[in-house]
Amino acid sequence: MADKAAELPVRPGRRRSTSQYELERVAFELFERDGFDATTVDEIAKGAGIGRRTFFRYFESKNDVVWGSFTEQLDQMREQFRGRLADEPLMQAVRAVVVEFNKVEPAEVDRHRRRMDLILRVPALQAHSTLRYGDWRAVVAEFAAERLGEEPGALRPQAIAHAALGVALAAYEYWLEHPDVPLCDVLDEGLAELAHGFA
Amino acid sequence: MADKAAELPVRPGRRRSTSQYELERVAFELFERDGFDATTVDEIAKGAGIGRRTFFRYFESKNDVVWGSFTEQLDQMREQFRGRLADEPLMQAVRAVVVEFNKVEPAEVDRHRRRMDLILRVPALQAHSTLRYGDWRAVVAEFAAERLGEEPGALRPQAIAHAALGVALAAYEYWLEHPDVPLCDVLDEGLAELAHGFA
DNA sequence: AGATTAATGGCACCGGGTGTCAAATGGAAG
DNA sequence: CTTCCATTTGACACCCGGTGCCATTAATCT
Repeated sequence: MADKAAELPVRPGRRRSTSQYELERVAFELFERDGFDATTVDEIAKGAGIGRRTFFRYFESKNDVVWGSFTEQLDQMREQFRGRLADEPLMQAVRAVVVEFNKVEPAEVDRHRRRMDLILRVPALQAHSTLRYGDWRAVVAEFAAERLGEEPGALRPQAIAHAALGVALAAYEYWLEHPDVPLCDVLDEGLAELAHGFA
Repeated sequence: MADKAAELPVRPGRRRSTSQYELERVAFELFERDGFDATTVDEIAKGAGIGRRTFFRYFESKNDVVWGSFTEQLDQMREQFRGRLADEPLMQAVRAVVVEFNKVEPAEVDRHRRRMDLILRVPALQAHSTLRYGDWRAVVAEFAAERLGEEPGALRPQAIAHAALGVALAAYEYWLEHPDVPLCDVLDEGLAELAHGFA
């Protein structure tokens, strides 16, 4: 997608007048105040001092605003999988990496909770999330496939990825309703159950 | 929702000029010809000889057209769960009921495949499906919760429901790409793996 | 024949999303 | 400084899904 090497490249042409990060900030404030559905793209754009058309050059859709740097985080998760020892049992590795993937700095926990609250509770975002989850699953399936010596599209890798995602979502929902329990603990427990076949 | 007792009630007022089933038929033809996204509600309405406004009295959204009588089928699944023997292991019951739920009459297999192809492959429908899946999971979670003596919202029932759905979706995707393999076999295998913890 | 009950469909409107294009902004070359 | 070029911006028009409103149509009941 974007060039990695150039964060501040000195190149010709008009400078961007804002950033994804700034738009996200403005948008989240409005979402907090009026709710996601009641907030229009026009309002977000106006709040950020840009035109509506320009908003859609920073984000593909209004839904995408809430997802932050998810794609980049997925790359990190892929790295994590690569770093696991080859003799570690498959589901144990999945469990460890998924828990690790969802570790959040204490200072960011609140923001993360609000983000996930939107994603898991607002119907429009629930729906949109499916597409992102697909990317997440692809990472897990890829790892599982390699361990199993199968294709990523085969039944078992796909089933594992789907199941792992499902358990992670259940954990998130539980976490949102029980703010006092650490997310990682819930995730770890759920994935442990999965590895045991819920017996 | 609708009255069960009255299929052809003699009551005052203008008669409905079409049916969900008929609209579904018209819509599927257009979807087949032009694709889901390229087919507009106007075209479906025109094809069925009704007004656009009326279409939205038969279906809440364009997306809903592809789901047929899903809600009613869920009721059947709930019944299936109720009928299981109390001493049957939890995941074995889930496996059996889910497989049974997805049994389709041979004559309907083709239509079912096209339906699922839309749901699983068209991004707009993938997204929308999340909401329906939520209802499906609720049925599974309810059963699991009763067996485990926990609340349906607790972590384990939710995790089981999420995981079972995930595996079922993986099976469906596999089935779509391997038309020669019976869906039930794939489902059964996937759910068996789940019950074993993918060990 | 009314009165009543329901479904219809036209109309205007909202909001997300896109294609197009002229204008604005900045660096680089003369 | 001026010209040229690259890039972003934002206005405008348009499409489409979805909704509120309301007069009209079609049926039954009295």
